[in-house]
Amino acid sequence: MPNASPPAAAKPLPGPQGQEAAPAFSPLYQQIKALLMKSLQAGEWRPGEAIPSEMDLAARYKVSQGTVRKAIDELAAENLLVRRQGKGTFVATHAEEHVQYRFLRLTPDSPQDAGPVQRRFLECRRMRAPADVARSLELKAGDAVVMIRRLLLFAERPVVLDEIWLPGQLFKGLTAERLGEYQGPMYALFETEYGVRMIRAEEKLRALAADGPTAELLQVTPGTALLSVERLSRTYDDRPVELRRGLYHTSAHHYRNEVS
Amino acid sequence: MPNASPPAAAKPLPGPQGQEAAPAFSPLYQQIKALLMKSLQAGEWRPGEAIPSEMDLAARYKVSQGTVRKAIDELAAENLLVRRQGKGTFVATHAEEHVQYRFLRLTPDSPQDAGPVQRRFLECRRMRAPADVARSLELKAGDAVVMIRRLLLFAERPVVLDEIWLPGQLFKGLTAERLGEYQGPMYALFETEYGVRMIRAEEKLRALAADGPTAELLQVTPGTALLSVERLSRTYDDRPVELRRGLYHTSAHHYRNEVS
DNA sequence: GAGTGGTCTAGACCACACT
DNA sequence: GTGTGGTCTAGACCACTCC
Repeated sequence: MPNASPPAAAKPLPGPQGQEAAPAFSPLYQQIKALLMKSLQAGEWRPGEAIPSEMDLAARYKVSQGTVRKAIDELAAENLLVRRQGKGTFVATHAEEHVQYRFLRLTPDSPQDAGPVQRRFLECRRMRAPADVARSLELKAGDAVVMIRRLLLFAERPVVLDEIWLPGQLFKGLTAERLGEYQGPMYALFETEYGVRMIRAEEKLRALAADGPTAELLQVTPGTALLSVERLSRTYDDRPVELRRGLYHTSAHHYRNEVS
Repeated sequence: MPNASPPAAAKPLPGPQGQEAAPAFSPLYQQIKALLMKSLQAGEWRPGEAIPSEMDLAARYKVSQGTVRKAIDELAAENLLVRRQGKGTFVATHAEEHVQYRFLRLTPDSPQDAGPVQRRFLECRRMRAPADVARSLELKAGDAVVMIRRLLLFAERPVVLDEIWLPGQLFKGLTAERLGEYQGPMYALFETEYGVRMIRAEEKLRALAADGPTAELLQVTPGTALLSVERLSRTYDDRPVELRRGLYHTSAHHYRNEVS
């Protein structure tokens, strides 16, 4: 459907000159991308669902299909959307087979050692945020948080000890029981039950020596070198929503990474 | 230089039906991308130089500018090319300020501790490849390799001990002296002096305890937990061209990573 | 066959860099 | 101003999926 002045309406400050040094020019497709992101954040389309077709979106925003396409391309590149030729474009979800362990980069040294991962929850309780946790999660010191401790076992052997901190505000009814019942990745639980979707994360890795209690849980001798992985996960709007501190026993597994 | 029948010749089996179940369809822009990659590999344009403009390339390959653009877009996304609006598209190089330490992901815990990195070469000699090194570099056991040992210092303190293995075939005149003379990143030296360009790398991270000699070099007590980073770097055609084993002292620095 | 994403084209205009 | 990459459009056709 043609329209009177589509580029004009959307265009960024073409008339009066910017009052600042930075004219803040933004391409149309970036504006469309921002609108799509807002809809995602608002839950207009839920994880796993299809978003409207490119043609529909083009009509809705009064731009050409190519412009919508470029916006979607970027969102797909950021893993927020998934395109499927012939079917549609879908909101990415953590509840899918082939993306199950997108965030867990630990791999067995010998591929044939790959096996199902077992989880064992050690603790789950609500408490006031310690100062460092509050700072990372951008909460006020003393705000409510949920703390979870968990063991990951590969081939019956404990390999990862995780300590997970979540803003209490966002995870009201989260209990050890609900964690235990749920099958599938934790991030899928967060997304379906609490509407909190982890989008991206920053990790800080270092090596440190196992202390006594940790050594016992991971079945290593105290002082064993462990890989420490501190992850801060964020949602759509870049708010931090999870702090995860993991200790990995890397005698038969390693953390894989690609750099380019 | 134009050629007789590029699109026709390049087009994917439009006439006769494929004889197999998989028709091996390949979009035009992927074929253009492959041609560009071949030119890069052949050194038709050297690192830092501009490649022909999109219009020129479109004329050369007898396709539209948009098709060339999409091919270049992908190469730019893979960090093989760098686009600069108003100037042209350039072959990526390791010899640039803002990409200096693209492959070194170690960061000081406190940003204000950021400072110049010093290098100290401990050893550089040619030898026969040990079995494990040969396997990683896809050489025959006993082939010539260059082995380099090097210390990296942040703020005068040793933080990284690297052991670097290179195929002797590719690095004929490489000596400790030339390494010491050269200013700038090692990968820039490799690319300008030996025509070997590292494109991407896989890393395996783990934690382990410092042995005696290592501890002395890194000025830690033996047994200190160190971050082990084993990196295998590859060139354009995915051939491995460097094996690097690093030990990082992570008491005041960490390895940063983003996951999405 | 209808609908979806994927490719390709051609042309217009904009933003940026150099000269 | 000229040339480069960057954006936007409109239309045609292809490949894939489902009915």
